[in-house]
Amino acid sequence: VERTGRPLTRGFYEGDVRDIAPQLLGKLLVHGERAGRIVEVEAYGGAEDPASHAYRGRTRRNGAMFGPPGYLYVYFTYGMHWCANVVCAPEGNPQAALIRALSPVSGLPAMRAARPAARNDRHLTNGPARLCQALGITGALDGTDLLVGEVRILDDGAVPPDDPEVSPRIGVRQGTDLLWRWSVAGDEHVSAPR
DNA sequence: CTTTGGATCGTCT
DNA sequence: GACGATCCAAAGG
Repeated sequence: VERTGRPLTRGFYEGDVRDIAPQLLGKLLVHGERAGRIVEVEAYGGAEDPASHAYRGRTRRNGAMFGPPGYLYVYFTYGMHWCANVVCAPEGNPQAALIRALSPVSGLPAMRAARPAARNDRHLTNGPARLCQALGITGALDGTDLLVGEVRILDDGAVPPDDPEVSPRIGVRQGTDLLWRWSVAGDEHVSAPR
């Protein structure tokens, strides 16, 4: 299976997460032979965002958010789930884009093996914790470089949608007025709110 | 199909 | 000691 594409430049990640997040739609998230196309993302960060893990300052967990852009921020939640973010903005400015859903591209057998609970392939990567389980992304990869690390984001020339669906973020209790979620309209792999 | 409760533990107060 | 940037199975319509 083909996994062509080049890593995005460091500069791509240096801007504001609200500009970068929708540009991540269509890019490939790759871990070994497993890869998926990003179809849903959310933006977190900034002093104005009470939903961000960085809202109350730097802690042991959110350290990667305060680091340089283009790195992974992987966090553990609900006692059992991992979720993956792309660190954005210059170092010291804690911003990150949560990858919420992928359209599987390669390594499907490995994904199915990693997610026995998935009833079908549509349930393989349609959620932030599900896609991490499918691709084998855990806290061991927190803080790794997306340009040269084990997990990468590649640009294979796919163009982000001109008119992504825009909506409030899922699962947050604060900042529900902010429309910081972007998804590929009509894609069956986009996650569904509770 | 939708709704609901439970799992489970690292992190921060 | 409380609470998650969630997911799953079971139960009900």
